[in-house]
Amino acid sequence: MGASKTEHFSDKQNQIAAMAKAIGHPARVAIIEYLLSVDTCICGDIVNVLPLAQPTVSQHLKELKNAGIIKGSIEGTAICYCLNPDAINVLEAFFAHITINVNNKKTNCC
Amino acid sequence: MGASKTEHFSDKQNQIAAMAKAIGHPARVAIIEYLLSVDTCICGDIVNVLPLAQPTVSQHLKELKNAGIIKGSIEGTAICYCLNPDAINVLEAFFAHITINVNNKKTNCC
DNA sequence: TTATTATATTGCAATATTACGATAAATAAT
DNA sequence: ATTATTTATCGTAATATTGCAATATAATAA
Repeated sequence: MGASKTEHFSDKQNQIAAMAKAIGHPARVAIIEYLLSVDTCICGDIVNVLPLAQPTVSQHLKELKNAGIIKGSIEGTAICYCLNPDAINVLEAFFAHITINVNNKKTNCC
Repeated sequence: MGASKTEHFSDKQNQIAAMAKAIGHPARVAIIEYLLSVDTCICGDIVNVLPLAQPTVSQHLKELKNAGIIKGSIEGTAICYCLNPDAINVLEAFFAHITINVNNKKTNCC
Protein backbone atom coordinates (compact mmCIF):
# COMPACT_ATOMS: atom_id res chain seq x y z
CA MET A 1 0.00 0.00 0.00
CA GLY A 2 1.91 3.04 1.22
CA ALA A 3 -0.84 5.64 1.32
CA SER A 4 -2.44 6.62 4.59
CA LYS A 5 -6.07 5.65 5.04
CA THR A 6 -7.11 9.21 5.82
CA GLU A 7 -10.76 8.60 4.92
CA HIS A 8 -11.20 6.40 7.97
CA PHE A 9 -10.34 9.17 10.38
CA SER A 10 -12.04 12.38 11.42
CA ASP A 11 -11.29 15.74 9.81
CA LYS A 12 -9.87 16.93 13.09
CA GLN A 13 -7.55 13.93 13.36
CA ASN A 14 -6.39 14.40 9.80
CA GLN A 15 -5.83 18.11 10.36
CA ILE A 16 -3.75 17.59 13.49
CA ALA A 17 -1.81 14.82 11.79
CA ALA A 18 -1.14 16.93 8.70
CA MET A 19 0.15 19.82 10.77
CA ALA A 20 2.26 17.58 13.01
CA LYS A 21 3.66 15.85 9.95
CA ALA A 22 4.64 19.19 8.47
CA ILE A 23 6.60 19.98 11.61
CA GLY A 24 8.07 16.48 11.62
CA HIS A 25 11.35 17.39 9.97
CA PRO A 26 14.26 19.18 11.65
CA ALA A 27 14.65 21.61 8.75
CA ARG A 28 11.05 22.64 9.13
CA VAL A 29 11.42 23.01 12.89
CA ALA A 30 14.43 25.21 12.14
CA ILE A 31 12.38 27.27 9.69
CA ILE A 32 9.68 27.79 12.31
CA GLU A 33 12.24 28.83 14.90
CA TYR A 34 13.88 31.18 12.45
CA LEU A 35 10.58 32.81 11.54
CA LEU A 36 9.95 33.22 15.23
CA SER A 37 13.36 34.80 15.86
CA VAL A 38 13.23 37.49 13.21
CA ASP A 39 11.03 40.35 14.11
CA THR A 40 10.39 41.24 10.51
CA CYS A 41 9.47 38.63 7.98
CA ILE A 42 12.26 38.97 5.41
CA CYS A 43 12.61 35.36 4.47
CA GLY A 44 14.88 35.02 1.46
CA ASP A 45 17.76 34.37 3.80
CA ILE A 46 16.16 31.23 5.23
CA VAL A 47 18.13 29.55 2.49
CA ASN A 48 21.35 31.04 3.90
CA VAL A 49 20.49 29.96 7.41
CA LEU A 50 19.78 26.34 6.55
CA PRO A 51 22.35 23.74 5.41
CA LEU A 52 20.22 22.82 2.43
CA ALA A 53 20.01 23.81 -1.22
CA GLN A 54 17.50 26.40 -2.36
CA PRO A 55 15.09 23.98 -4.05
CA THR A 56 15.02 21.83 -0.94
CA VAL A 57 14.23 24.81 1.26
CA SER A 58 11.56 25.93 -1.17
CA GLN A 59 10.00 22.49 -0.92
CA HIS A 60 10.02 22.53 2.86
CA LEU A 61 8.40 25.96 2.83
CA LYS A 62 5.75 24.65 0.48
CA GLU A 63 4.91 21.82 2.84
CA LEU A 64 4.63 24.16 5.80
CA LYS A 65 2.40 26.40 3.71
CA ASN A 66 0.21 23.51 2.54
CA ALA A 67 -0.29 22.45 6.14
CA GLY A 68 -1.24 26.02 7.04
CA ILE A 69 1.66 26.48 9.45
CA ILE A 70 3.06 29.45 7.57
CA LYS A 71 1.70 32.09 5.22
CA GLY A 72 3.49 33.86 2.40
CA SER A 73 2.89 37.12 0.63
CA ILE A 74 4.73 38.52 -2.37
CA GLU A 75 6.87 41.51 -1.53
CA GLY A 76 8.39 42.64 -4.79
CA THR A 77 10.99 40.13 -5.90
CA ALA A 78 11.13 38.46 -2.52
CA ILE A 79 8.42 36.52 -0.76
CA CYS A 80 7.60 37.22 2.82
CA TYR A 81 6.82 34.16 4.86
CA CYS A 82 5.56 34.18 8.40
CA LEU A 83 3.93 31.91 10.92
CA ASN A 84 0.18 31.46 10.83
CA PRO A 85 -1.09 32.04 14.38
CA ASP A 86 -4.30 30.10 13.68
CA ALA A 87 -2.49 26.84 12.97
CA ILE A 88 -0.14 27.26 15.89
CA ASN A 89 -3.08 27.89 18.17
CA VAL A 90 -4.79 24.69 17.04
CA LEU A 91 -1.71 22.65 17.83
CA GLU A 92 -1.15 24.44 21.10
CA ALA A 93 -4.73 23.72 22.13
CA PHE A 94 -4.37 20.07 21.18
CA PHE A 95 -1.29 19.55 23.30
CA ALA A 96 -2.57 21.68 26.15
CA HIS A 97 -5.68 19.50 26.25
CA ILE A 98 -3.60 16.33 26.35
CA THR A 99 -1.27 17.75 28.96
CA ILE A 100 -4.11 18.65 31.29
CA ASN A 101 -5.72 15.23 30.98
CA VAL A 102 -2.50 13.27 31.29
CA ASN A 103 -1.39 15.13 34.37
CA ASN A 104 -4.82 14.67 35.98
CA LYS A 105 -4.81 10.90 35.50
CA LYS A 106 -4.62 9.03 38.76
CA THR A 107 -4.19 5.57 37.24
CA ASN A 108 -0.90 5.63 35.39
CA CYS A 109 -0.09 2.01 34.76
CA CYS A 110 3.31 2.40 33.12
CA MET B 1 18.75 11.04 -1.47
CA GLY B 2 15.71 10.41 0.72
CA ALA B 3 17.27 10.50 4.17
CA SER B 4 16.92 13.57 6.35
CA LYS B 5 20.12 15.45 7.11
CA THR B 6 19.56 15.23 10.84
CA GLU B 7 23.23 15.81 11.66
CA HIS B 8 22.98 19.42 10.51
CA PHE B 9 20.36 20.29 13.08
CA SER B 10 20.38 20.61 16.85
CA ASP B 11 19.38 17.77 19.17
CA LYS B 12 16.39 19.79 20.28
CA GLN B 13 15.24 20.36 16.71
CA ASN B 14 15.63 16.68 15.92
CA GLN B 15 13.78 15.69 19.07
CA ILE B 16 10.83 17.99 18.37
CA ALA B 17 10.77 16.85 14.75
CA ALA B 18 10.85 13.17 15.70
CA MET B 19 7.96 13.57 18.12
CA ALA B 20 5.92 15.69 15.71
CA LYS B 21 6.56 13.17 12.96
CA ALA B 22 5.33 10.37 15.20
CA ILE B 23 2.07 12.26 15.68
CA GLY B 24 1.92 13.04 11.97
CA HIS B 25 -0.46 10.24 11.04
CA PRO B 26 -4.21 10.19 11.72
CA ALA B 27 -4.07 6.66 13.13
CA ARG B 28 -1.49 7.75 15.65
CA VAL B 29 -3.52 10.83 16.57
CA ALA B 30 -6.45 8.45 17.07
CA ILE B 31 -4.31 6.21 19.27
CA ILE B 32 -3.29 9.17 21.40
CA GLU B 33 -6.90 10.31 21.75
CA TYR B 34 -7.98 6.80 22.64
CA LEU B 35 -5.30 6.46 25.29
CA LEU B 36 -6.47 9.77 26.67
CA SER B 37 -10.12 8.70 26.73
CA VAL B 38 -9.73 5.45 28.64
CA ASP B 39 -9.10 5.90 32.29
CA THR B 40 -7.35 2.60 32.60
CA CYS B 41 -4.66 1.56 30.18
CA ILE B 42 -6.09 -1.66 28.73
CA CYS B 43 -4.82 -1.34 25.23
CA GLY B 44 -5.42 -4.58 23.36
CA ASP B 45 -8.64 -3.11 22.03
CA ILE B 46 -6.89 -0.28 20.24
CA VAL B 47 -6.89 -2.70 17.36
CA ASN B 48 -10.69 -2.96 17.57
CA VAL B 49 -11.08 0.78 17.70
CA LEU B 50 -8.97 1.50 14.64
CA PRO B 51 -9.84 0.60 11.04
CA LEU B 52 -6.49 -1.05 10.54
CA ALA B 53 -5.09 -4.56 10.75
CA GLN B 54 -3.30 -5.71 13.87
CA PRO B 55 0.23 -5.62 12.44
CA THR B 56 -0.34 -2.09 11.21
CA VAL B 57 -1.55 -0.94 14.61
CA SER B 58 1.40 -2.66 16.26
CA GLN B 59 3.72 -0.78 13.94
CA HIS B 60 2.07 2.57 14.73
CA LEU B 61 2.38 1.84 18.44
CA LYS B 62 6.05 1.04 17.94
CA GLU B 63 6.66 4.40 16.28
CA LEU B 64 4.90 6.28 19.05
CA LYS B 65 6.99 4.32 21.56
CA ASN B 66 10.25 4.99 19.70
CA ALA B 67 9.47 8.69 19.71
CA GLY B 68 8.78 8.53 23.44
CA ILE B 69 5.15 9.60 23.09
CA ILE B 70 3.83 6.45 24.75
CA LYS B 71 5.14 3.87 27.16
CA GLY B 72 4.24 0.19 27.37
CA SER B 73 4.47 -2.37 30.13
CA ILE B 74 3.72 -6.06 29.95
CA GLU B 75 0.59 -7.01 31.86
CA GLY B 76 0.26 -10.77 31.56
CA THR B 77 -0.77 -11.66 28.02
CA ALA B 78 -1.69 -8.11 27.16
CA ILE B 79 0.52 -5.06 26.95
CA CYS B 80 -0.51 -1.89 28.67
CA TYR B 81 0.27 1.24 26.72
CA CYS B 82 -0.15 4.74 28.02
CA LEU B 83 0.89 8.28 27.20
CA ASN B 84 4.26 9.51 28.41
CA PRO B 85 3.66 12.84 30.16
CA ASP B 86 7.29 13.91 29.67
CA ALA B 87 7.08 13.86 25.88
CA ILE B 88 3.71 15.56 25.85
CA ASN B 89 5.05 18.28 28.11
CA VAL B 90 7.99 18.93 25.77
CA LEU B 91 5.66 19.39 22.82
CA GLU B 92 3.24 21.46 24.85
CA ALA B 93 6.09 23.75 25.93
CA PHE B 94 7.32 24.08 22.35
CA PHE B 95 3.96 25.16 21.01
CA ALA B 96 3.17 27.33 24.01
CA HIS B 97 6.45 29.16 23.41
CA ILE B 98 5.62 29.71 19.76
CA THR B 99 2.08 30.78 20.56
CA ILE B 100 3.24 33.40 23.02
CA ASN B 101 5.80 34.85 20.62
CA VAL B 102 3.53 34.80 17.59
CA ASN B 103 0.72 36.51 19.40
CA ASN B 104 3.09 39.16 20.78
CA LYS B 105 4.47 40.04 17.37
CA LYS B 106 3.48 43.52 16.31
CA THR B 107 4.84 43.25 12.75
CA ASN B 108 2.78 40.61 11.04
CA CYS B 109 3.49 41.05 7.37
CA CYS B 110 1.15 38.42 5.92
C1' DT C 1 15.31 44.88 -24.07
C1' DT C 2 18.62 42.61 -21.29
C1' DA C 3 20.43 41.45 -17.14
C1' DT C 4 19.80 40.46 -12.21
C1' DT C 5 17.54 38.66 -8.28
C1' DA C 6 14.35 35.65 -5.84
C1' DT C 7 11.59 31.80 -5.76
C1' DA C 8 9.27 27.79 -7.84
C1' DT C 9 9.03 23.64 -10.59
C1' DT C 10 10.72 19.53 -12.93
C1' DG C 11 13.03 15.28 -13.04
C1' DC C 12 15.33 11.89 -10.86
C1' DA C 13 17.74 8.82 -7.47
C1' DA C 14 17.92 7.21 -2.73
C1' DT C 15 15.42 6.15 1.09
C1' DA C 16 11.34 5.96 4.21
C1' DT C 17 6.55 5.05 5.23
C1' DT C 18 2.24 2.59 5.12
C1' DA C 19 -0.32 -1.47 5.07
C1' DC C 20 -1.20 -6.26 5.51
C1' DG C 21 -0.81 -11.50 5.20
C1' DA C 22 1.79 -14.93 7.20
C1' DT C 23 4.17 -16.29 10.92
C1' DA C 24 6.67 -16.16 15.28
C1' DA C 25 7.04 -15.52 20.29
C1' DA C 26 5.35 -15.35 24.86
C1' DT C 27 2.14 -16.00 28.38
C1' DA C 28 -2.29 -18.02 30.28
C1' DA C 29 -5.70 -21.49 30.56
C1' DT C 30 -7.22 -26.25 30.04
C1' DA D 1 1.74 -30.75 26.86
C1' DT D 2 -1.74 -28.53 24.10
C1' DT D 3 -4.43 -24.81 22.92
C1' DA D 4 -5.96 -20.21 22.94
C1' DT D 5 -4.82 -15.24 23.30
C1' DT D 6 -2.09 -11.30 22.57
C1' DT D 7 1.44 -8.78 20.52
C1' DA D 8 5.59 -8.52 17.58
C1' DT D 9 8.23 -9.40 13.47
C1' DC D 10 9.14 -10.64 8.61
C1' DG D 11 8.45 -10.09 3.89
C1' DT D 12 6.70 -7.51 0.35
C1' DA D 13 4.10 -4.19 -2.57
C1' DA D 14 2.53 0.50 -3.18
C1' DT D 15 3.38 5.04 -2.29
C1' DA D 16 5.62 9.17 -0.13
C1' DT D 17 9.55 11.88 1.27
C1' DT D 18 14.05 13.97 0.88
C1' DG D 19 17.48 16.26 -1.63
C1' DC D 20 19.57 18.48 -5.42
C1' DA D 21 20.96 19.92 -10.29
C1' DA D 22 18.91 22.00 -13.95
C1' DT D 23 15.61 24.88 -15.47
C1' DA D 24 11.60 27.87 -15.42
C1' DT D 25 9.05 31.87 -13.82
C1' DA D 26 8.34 36.47 -12.23
C1' DA D 27 9.52 40.94 -10.79
C1' DT D 28 12.88 44.59 -10.61
C1' DA D 29 17.00 47.20 -12.34
C1' DA D 30 20.06 48.90 -15.75
